[in-house]
Amino acid sequence: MASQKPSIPKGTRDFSPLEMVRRNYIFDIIRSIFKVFGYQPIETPAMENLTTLMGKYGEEGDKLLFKILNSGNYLDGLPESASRFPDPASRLTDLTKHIAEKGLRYDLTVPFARFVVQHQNELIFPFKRYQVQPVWRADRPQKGRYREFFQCDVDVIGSNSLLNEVELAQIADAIFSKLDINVLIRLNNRKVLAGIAEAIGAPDKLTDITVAMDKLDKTGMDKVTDELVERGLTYESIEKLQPVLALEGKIKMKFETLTGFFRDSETGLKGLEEMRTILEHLKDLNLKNKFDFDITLARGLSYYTGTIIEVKALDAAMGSICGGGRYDDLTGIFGLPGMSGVGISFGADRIYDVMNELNLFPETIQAATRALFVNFGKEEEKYCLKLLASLRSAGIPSELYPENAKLKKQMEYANRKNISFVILIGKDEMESGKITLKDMRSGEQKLCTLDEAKILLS
RNA sequence: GUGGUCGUAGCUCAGUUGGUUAGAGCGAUAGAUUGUGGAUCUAUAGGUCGUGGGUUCAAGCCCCAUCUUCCACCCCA
Repeated sequence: MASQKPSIPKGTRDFSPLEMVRRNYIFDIIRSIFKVFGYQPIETPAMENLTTLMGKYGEEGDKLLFKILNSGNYLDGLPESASRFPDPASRLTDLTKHIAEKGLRYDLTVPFARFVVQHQNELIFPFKRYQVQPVWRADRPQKGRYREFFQCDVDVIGSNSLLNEVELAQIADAIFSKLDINVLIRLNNRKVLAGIAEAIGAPDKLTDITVAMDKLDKTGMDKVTDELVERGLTYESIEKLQPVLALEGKIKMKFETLTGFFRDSETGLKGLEEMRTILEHLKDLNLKNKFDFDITLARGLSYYTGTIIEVKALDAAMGSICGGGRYDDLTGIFGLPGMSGVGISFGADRIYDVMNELNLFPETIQAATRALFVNFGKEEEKYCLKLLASLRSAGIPSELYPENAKLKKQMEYANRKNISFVILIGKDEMESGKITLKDMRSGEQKLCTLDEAKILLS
């Protein structure tokens, strides 16, 4: 049989032992912080019904969904109706509906909303949950962007309190402090953005304004103005927007300017008030990382209605490594209206890339075997097995070389696996009841009892 | 979805205006050294040059397509 070249799908990756140790280091810290803030874990299936997923992420999002072909003869019972659509796009949509009814999850928030509605009678509200699972997007891979990646979500649903927003910022601060990544926590509020659109007389252009404003720090004022013109804003509106775009510096100043700006916008003032509450709390809490009220922060999915949060690494060129916000009615579409939720998502893969770039992984997390028993043959093997079990129950990671290979080979194995100690037990040791313990680092070796070895190894 | 980029041994890469049998370093395997690893020396193995077509007397090199890598845009973690 002709052998095929092994490969994995575009945008997916294998993880080596070293990478896994490091990834787990990140996951462990994230989970431990989530737990300490009182959140409970859940998991949902990798695949959801397409009806759950479609239409939740905008038109672009639908295109990025991985769809799963139905099992069996999926062409069976395919209606002729497809042909009645004149344009190819509609024909494709219609065909897709008939041959695929499942898709891979695109994020953890929408499945969570589905979960909450489906299990509403079993849950205790406000429900605080965390979820660490992979998600899939049919995006083009590039730096910090993969087709399969892990999100670590924390959300609280069923509470309008702004204390939840404060808590999420604290969680982000705690996690990035522990991972030793310097970050800036950027905060904004959808209502503030809506207020701005109202105040400049273009409430229907909210999305266009936010998308353009979001690029301010990247492309500069001129480009943003150009884009606003392109997106159909009047010159009068753009003129009114100028003082807002120019807002920089102290949070206090921003509040002063915006309060005046929002004279006639109730929504804007409401958003401003929410920001004030959150920021005042954060100021009292002495976070280790910096935070800022950034009105150009517009990112976030279309369902955000209140606070928007984004975290960026300060010392690495990487998109946001954590983001989230409040959504007033996420469960409404699944039949449970009026349930407000707020959550953030940590991008584990991007966090990994940042830490790798900045060399932030501690050396000590290398999970190596502590001791290797050399295999000298059948009798010795049998003898070693008992001592091996004893070391293991003492919590010392240890192994016995499974074959009576040449000593050189076994030593090389220990060397390459970074095993710190080798235990040699041959005829002599078996007779004396002692073991030869060799320190692979110094090369020194000595005869000792197993109990003495245990102390040295632990 | 748009634009660009990469692909030669397990890994990192050479390979001249198209020219005979595609090379190096590292790694692997074996030995020098039958109870002692990292160093050294010697030898050996390892390739349908991403894949498919085309141009040519002749293609790793030129052309087309396709897949993959990486990057930017859109959007996002």
